[in-house]
Amino acid sequence: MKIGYPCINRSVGCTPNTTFRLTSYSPEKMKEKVRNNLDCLEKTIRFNIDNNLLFFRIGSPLIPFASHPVCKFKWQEHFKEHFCRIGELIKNNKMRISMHPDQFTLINSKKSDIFKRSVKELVYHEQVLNLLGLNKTHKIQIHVGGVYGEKEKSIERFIDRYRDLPINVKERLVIENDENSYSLKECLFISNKTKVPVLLDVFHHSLKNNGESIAESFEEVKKTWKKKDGIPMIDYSSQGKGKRRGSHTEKINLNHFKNFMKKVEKFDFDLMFEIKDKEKSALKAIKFLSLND
DNA sequence: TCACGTCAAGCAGAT
DNA sequence: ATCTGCTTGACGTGA
Repeated sequence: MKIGYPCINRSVGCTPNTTFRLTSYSPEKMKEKVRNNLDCLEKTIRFNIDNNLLFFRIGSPLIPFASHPVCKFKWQEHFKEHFCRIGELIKNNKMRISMHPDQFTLINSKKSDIFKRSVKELVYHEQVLNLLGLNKTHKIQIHVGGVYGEKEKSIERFIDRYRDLPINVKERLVIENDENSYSLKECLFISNKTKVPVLLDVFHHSLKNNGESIAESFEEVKKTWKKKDGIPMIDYSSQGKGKRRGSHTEKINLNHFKNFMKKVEKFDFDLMFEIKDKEKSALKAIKFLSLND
């Protein structure tokens, strides 16, 4: 099992997500920001390796406006070596990477131009993983999308659209249950039709489910990850104390985590801590697990 | 140097 | 009708 956290490390003193306003776009600015982001990504990856944090999510702003028409800069060519170097670090240390395009990426949108932009965005994410030289166990996770007041039709549209995606995207794509639209059960239905692996978000699942236990859910999800996909990726968080229902906790709740681990100890999976203090909670989890071997 | 309004993109649920 | 959350941050103008 690999433990990790998403997008940002709060200890390394830099961010791999610097960006700029569309109005101030220039190829020079683009180059400057991408270089900064890649430098910081490398620093973050090194921190992760040193601390045995072997699962990491690369944030979408790594290449700002990568899928936007304004971007004519050939970042793929220009930073080829840099990607290569970071990729070697990742591979040599057997790290695993995920990416999570943001909420605007909608495969099942009713509007075809939103779908087209979404494909571009997915292609961008796929290019990053490809330039790093990573195999197909490194994934891109998205939610199913909108409901538009007609869930069955929206699911059918997802399935149809999925079938037409570029093969490179398809090989990387996994779908994740969310807390208000598409539950695990619906993701599994879609997976059954398309063979897309399902990434279980245990916090979302606790908020929207069909009565399945965590162990039952793991059992079902496991079947959707084939050998080429690697072991299942799981997103973990818990309810923030005194905060709105569905709001992520600031720091790991070790009691909740202990309880969770007890229920899934017989499964093999990689675990992403979607917790606000990022690497701190992931490190606490690693410490906790090593003490309880 | 800092505060704070705003930032490419969409949807759902809460207020 | 408008705001907030989503992986939530970071930019950049004005003081």
